Amino acid sequence: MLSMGGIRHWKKHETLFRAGDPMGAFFKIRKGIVAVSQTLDDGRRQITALRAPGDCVGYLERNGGYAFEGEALTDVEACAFDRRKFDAFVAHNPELGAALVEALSSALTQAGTLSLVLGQLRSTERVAHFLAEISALYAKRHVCPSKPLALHMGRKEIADYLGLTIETVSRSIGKLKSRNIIALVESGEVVIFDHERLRQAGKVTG
Amino acid sequence: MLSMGGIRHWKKHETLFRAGDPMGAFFKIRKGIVAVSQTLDDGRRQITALRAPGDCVGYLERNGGYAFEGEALTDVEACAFDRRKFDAFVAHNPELGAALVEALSSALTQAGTLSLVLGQLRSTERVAHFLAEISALYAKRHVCPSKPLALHMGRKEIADYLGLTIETVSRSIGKLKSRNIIALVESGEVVIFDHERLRQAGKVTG
DNA sequence: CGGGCGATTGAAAGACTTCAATGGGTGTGG
DNA sequence: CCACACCCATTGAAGTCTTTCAATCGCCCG
Repeated sequence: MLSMGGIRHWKKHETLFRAGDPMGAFFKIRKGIVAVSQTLDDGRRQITALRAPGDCVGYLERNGGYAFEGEALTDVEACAFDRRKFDAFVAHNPELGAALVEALSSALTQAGTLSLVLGQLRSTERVAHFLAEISALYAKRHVCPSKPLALHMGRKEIADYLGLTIETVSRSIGKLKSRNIIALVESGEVVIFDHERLRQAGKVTG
Repeated sequence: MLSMGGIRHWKKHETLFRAGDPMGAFFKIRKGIVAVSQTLDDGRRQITALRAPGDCVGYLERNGGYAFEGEALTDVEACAFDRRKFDAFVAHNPELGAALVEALSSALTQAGTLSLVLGQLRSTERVAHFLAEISALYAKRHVCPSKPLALHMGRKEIADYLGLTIETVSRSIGKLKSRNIIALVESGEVVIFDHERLRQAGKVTG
């Protein structure tokens, strides 16, 4: 359908694009998880979104460069599109434009929810929200439908997403564990005993 | 140009649309400031965006209803567009679709920045960021180009935007004042002495 | 002048972070 | 095969920041 896309691969922890770099291609993810983030001079980092297969990353522009950074949380396979050619192509394909609007709208709604999480929830609520969100995301996108949920993220990455420290994330997980909502199995996998209570604890809105 | 839009007016603190209400029209602001927000059962509220003349609000949908709430922070004049008719119209006007994509992209970039503010900045940094942002926004949109900057927001609204309490906002403003970066004049107006230091303090990225 | 609302300030409590130490798992080399 | 180093997660204790609770102040308005 779109001849302008070339498939590319990245290993875990590799960078798809860096904030500020001149805008070239954007990417539609086929396999794996990508973290979109922004980092301050002093090293503080905020992951602003998690993207899964079917999502696009690297589309947002600021001063002619990428507005954010994209990092592979797992091995990633994605289709690269030249931004300029794509824009021209969209101009002649209203339905593609509609899909783009739809994707951006969805992303913006998610971003609003993340603001609510970061601005209003306490640490354990944030972690519960995160687990419920990840669970729903992986289920919807058929990412590794393993019963023990594989997070594909270390504590530092969870912390950078939730605006907490690794220690606080660890303690919050402990609290959810002691409330018998979840359990940990080896190597960063989680079992969710009670999805309903997890959503409640994370203040997840319909 | 667009015959489907009708002009409407709201007074300060009135609601343009409520989260969950069945999606009807969305609004293009002509005058005034609108806060887009989300509220939890227990009353905690997060303002996820501030919108000024030229911006659209009430576009995002969730389960057939508005995804967020829109509240007038000042008296507001806006043009209402029926969402369904608009969508149909866009399908035949690629340039309008492009403008929509542009608006959504800009909003998404702003949302990412808000996440950074909420997740990583300390209280005084957040308040500094807010003041710098408001100053730039009002300047760009020619909202009341008064030299003492009129915030058009009470402490509670600032607090709900920054994920803080009114007391912390007040104390943070005090700190910026004592550092001679800003000064307060009567009735909620602010004078910015040093824009550069304010942006630094707020970790505002180009 | 009194009432009411929003903003400020103070003091104490609470939440999260920071610093430090421990534990567990993995991988490599002897 | 075991020892050891390394990385990540967990746990503890102290410190910092923000919130909470309470009181005061200032301003606008009746």
